[in-house]
Amino acid sequence: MSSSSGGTQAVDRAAALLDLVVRADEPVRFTDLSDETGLARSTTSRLLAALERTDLVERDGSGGYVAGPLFALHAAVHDPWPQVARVARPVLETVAERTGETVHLGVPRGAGVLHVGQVESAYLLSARDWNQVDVPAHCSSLGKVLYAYDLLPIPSGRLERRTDHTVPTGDALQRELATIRRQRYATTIDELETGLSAIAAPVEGRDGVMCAIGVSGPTARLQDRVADFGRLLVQQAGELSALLGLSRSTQPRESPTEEGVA
Amino acid sequence: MSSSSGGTQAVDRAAALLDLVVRADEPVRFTDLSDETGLARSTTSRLLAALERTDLVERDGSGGYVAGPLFALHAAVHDPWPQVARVARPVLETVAERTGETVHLGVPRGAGVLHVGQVESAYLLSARDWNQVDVPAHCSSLGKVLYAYDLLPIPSGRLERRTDHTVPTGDALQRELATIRRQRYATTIDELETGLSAIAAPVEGRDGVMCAIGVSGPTARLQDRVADFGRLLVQQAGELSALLGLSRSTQPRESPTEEGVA
DNA sequence: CGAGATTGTTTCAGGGGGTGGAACTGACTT
DNA sequence: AAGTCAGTTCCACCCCCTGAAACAATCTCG
Repeated sequence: MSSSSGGTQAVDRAAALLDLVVRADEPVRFTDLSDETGLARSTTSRLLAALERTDLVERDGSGGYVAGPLFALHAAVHDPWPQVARVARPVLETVAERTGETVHLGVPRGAGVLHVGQVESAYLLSARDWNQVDVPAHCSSLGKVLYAYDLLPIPSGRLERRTDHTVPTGDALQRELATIRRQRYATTIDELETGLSAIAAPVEGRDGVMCAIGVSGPTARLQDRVADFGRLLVQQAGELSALLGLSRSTQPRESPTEEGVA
Repeated sequence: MSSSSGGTQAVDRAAALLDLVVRADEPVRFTDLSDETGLARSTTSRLLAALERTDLVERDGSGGYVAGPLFALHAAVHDPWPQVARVARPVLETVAERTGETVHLGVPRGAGVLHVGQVESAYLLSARDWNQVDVPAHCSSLGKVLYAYDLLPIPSGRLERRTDHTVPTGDALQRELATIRRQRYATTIDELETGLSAIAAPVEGRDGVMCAIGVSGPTARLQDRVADFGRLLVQQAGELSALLGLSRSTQPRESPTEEGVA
């Protein structure tokens, strides 16, 4: 294992240090790095100096190591959502594999839902590619989740009526959101289009819920498995949340009441 | 220089490769990397393999190298604006140095302007810390820039009147935006508070204008230097745009790099 | 305050790991 | 089919990395 590298010991070790620093959500102390990697302190010092010289890591005021300018540049230049989608891909694929249905990753944009990631269903009859389609958020399970966690402005008054089952008003939507928050997943059954259903669950980042994952497909296949798929989505969303929240140390964090920097 | 490293040749070389890959805005081919760094092809191959194994780089469909999962994770987990602010810091400091006034980096959020970066004025009398203050965008030079480049929804009808000079209506604002787009900078003179002025210019990312930088201070100091500071801001915003747009391949960028305004 | 523990950096000799020329593979061109 | 180019693997040589130890700079307590 540790030997199968093949002629790049120093680079591998430096990469291990860098990995620890970037994955941590708070500055990492020299000794922790030295201990975790098992490297001699002198080696650790030399490698970290090299990483700092090349802008891959940086030291904060108190001497801890954090991701360096090169990471800041990358993050500044690239839209975050495609990056989230890349991180989420394995989770979406797991859900697709276990449900057989089309899986989506939805994020808030303006007053609607933007689909930034998708894995196709194996079935012939399945939800189409939603990436280009403009779907009212109140007819979408992803949209309902985003509403429920204050990521979209909740509309009032009468809502666009797509089918007989569409949530009719802002008030009715409000009432449903309480249920969604309680069971941690949202559903839309024949609400967007007759015969089309979807289920979705919230994904947390370090500042609370940030996006949602969900499945969609024919009501005929989904209606008897809502609770099943709901549980699966909640669990997989948790996996993804763990990745995106990084090591939240020890914070269960129940309430999403997070107030922006303002 | 190239020799002053001190015992980390392999890591330095790998970092150089990584730097090239991350700074490029399109996949980089093996040969380009080998040529640019001057490394032997065998060495390049070995180092890139190590970087790929450690998730620092990744190969796209056609074999080109791009920033790897570790960068995606970082970008997915961190708010992009603080990262932009980090990248912009040197530019803000240059502006502060040459004008002596307080410098800001403003971004759109919802219907208003969020200040994500700031460098304090050297003067005793200067604009206060705006980070916590809620300023109407139509009274803010940063806000006007964001309006001018479609980053904020333009209001209609009568606008909140802070002073006698405040832009009174949405229509009046619309007319001013044309001027702003033409001269590439916006001003507010006594429009937010009597005696307070500001000047701002747009910053481009890879997808067009994304934020704005500007200075603010007493009208007494600024009023005679509006054009001067405007030019300085346009030029410095250009520098920042170059950083954030990354290598727009081959852009000679006419203005001969450094143009002192002071 | 000063002795001692702790944390991080620098030094240096020895040897293990990296280097690059060359051979090799595979894909594309003529 | 032969030739060219792109990229990987091999391997002997030797240079660069390693880690113990000395050193420097802070903390910590008696």
